[in-house]
Formats: sequence, C-alpha cells, structure tokens
Amino acid sequence: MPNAPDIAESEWSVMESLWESSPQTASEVTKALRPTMNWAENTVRTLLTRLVEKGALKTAENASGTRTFLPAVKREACVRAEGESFMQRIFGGAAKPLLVHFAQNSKLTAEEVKELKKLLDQNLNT
Amino acid sequence: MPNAPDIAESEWSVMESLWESSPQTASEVTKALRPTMNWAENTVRTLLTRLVEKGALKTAENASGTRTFLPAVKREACVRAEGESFMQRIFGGAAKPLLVHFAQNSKLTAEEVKELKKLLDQNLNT
DNA sequence: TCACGTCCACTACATTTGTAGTTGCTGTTT
DNA sequence: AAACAGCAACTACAAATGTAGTGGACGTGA
Repeated sequence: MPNAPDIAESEWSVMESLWESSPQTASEVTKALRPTMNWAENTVRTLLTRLVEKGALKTAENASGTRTFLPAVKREACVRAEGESFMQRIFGGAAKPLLVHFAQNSKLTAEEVKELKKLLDQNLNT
Repeated sequence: MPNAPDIAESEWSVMESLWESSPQTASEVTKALRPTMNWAENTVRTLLTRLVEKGALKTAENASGTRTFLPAVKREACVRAEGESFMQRIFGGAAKPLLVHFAQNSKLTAEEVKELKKLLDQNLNT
C-alpha cells in the first residue's frame, strides 16, 4: 500500500481538479479541465479509470445514481512523493542543492523572500 | 532546437556519469554505473544511443578508434529544464510554493539555512 | 415506442521507457 | 587458421502514457 501511487503528468491534472472539488462525475471533470486541456471526455474517463486502479481515486454515486470520483490520497502526500522523487533524480536526494537551485533561478518579491527566510528559520526549531 | 532535450530517469544516470567525466566509451560508462545500477552493457548502449538521437550526447573516437560519448548539453541547462517542468506540473509554475514545500519538508543544518538565506537576499539584488 | 443523449465498460494504437538479446565484423591469442 | 573477446548495429518486448473510438444499457422527450 504505497501511500502515494505514481501519478503521471496527464493524470495529475485530473487529480488537481478533484482535489480542488470533489466528488465530481466524469463529465464534470471533463468540463472543469476543458479550458486548459482540451480533452475528449473519453480521455478523461480513461485517466479516471487508471487513477482508480492505481488507488489514487475512489468512486461513489451521486443522487442521480451517476458515478462520481473523489481523491483517495491526499494532495500533500502526493506532492511530497513527487518532490522526493524529483529531488532524488536530479539532486541526488539532497535538499540543499535543490533549494539553492530554485532560490537562484526564480524571481521572487521582497515579500516572498521574507516569508521564505522565516520558514527556513522555523525549519531549525523542530 | 529545444536546448534541453527530454531526459528520462534511467538516461539521467548515464548523463550524470558523462557530465562528471567525459568522453567515455560505452563500457567505461557501464563500469562507472555498475555499483549503482547493475545494468547489462547493452542496456547502457541503448541508453547512450537514445541520448545521441535526442541530441543530449555527441560522439567521438578515442585513440584506439573506439567510439566515445560526451555531453552535447550542459547539465545546468537540463537541470533548469527539469526543474521548470517539475515546478509547472506540481506547483502550477510558481516558485514560492515550491520553495515553501521544500523548506518545510527538509531537514537542514544551521549552516545550510544560513547559506540559503544569503542566497535569497542576493536574489533580490539582481 | 423510437430516436437520442448519457454513462459505462472495452478496445485501440502509437510513443516512450526500461531492460536486454542477437548478429556480424574485427583484431588478438594460442 | 581457429576461436574468442570487444564493439557496433539491430531487434525484442512488456509496461506505462497520451489520446481516443466503439458498442451496449438506460432513461427521456416527442
């Protein structure tokens, strides 16, 4: 029972939609994603099915007896898993170089910098 | 001419080996990776071939006329590309939430925190 | 009741990835 | 010269991904 199944890129959009609002039926998800990904409804259905198989989603029924989907795993857990794997792959598993990289390659506002520095400090007091 | 081709996970190990030291022949790379990935030499050759096709590697010959491989793209460029794509996929392209995530989910030493705070400051003076 | 729109369960099919195996050429070793 | 070892070029093949299409069951409006 890997707490966070492996979620592919297309699938991730579907998950986002359901993390944001659930339960949703297949066609609701399709409509929700329409502006961004212009997918055929069957495409979304396939992704939904795969995500259920992977254990990332659960299903239920709504009032009208139509199947609905909802997350079976928390977004935060998946983000952590993806982050771990990315950090592993690109930075050999080390957090510092990763943070260095993004600290250098991003344009941040003074506000954001302040916030991040605060977080870093809190990081120490655990 | 995408400056940084898409490099898969297994391929990434091969690239790392060549970024660290190049040129190398196929069997040299295989030996270099042997401790970590226990791959058959043909596996490594396949990856090398694919990377050449993708334009991530170039080839040359060594003194004994054997083919050697060397990076055609800089590691930093690939890291940036992978980072961008990861940030896009998981954090909707926003650097701050990404940094927040890793700042919170990593155990850092006081030293590292200090360094990172410094980098964040520099980030502002550009 | 018949046509029509929904929903669902299957099937489809090209690419990419992970991981090799097979064959043939060539130089080196008894 | 026969045999073997290293290298290159192909071929193999299953799983995962991206992106649908088909066909059947079911309820609804004309």
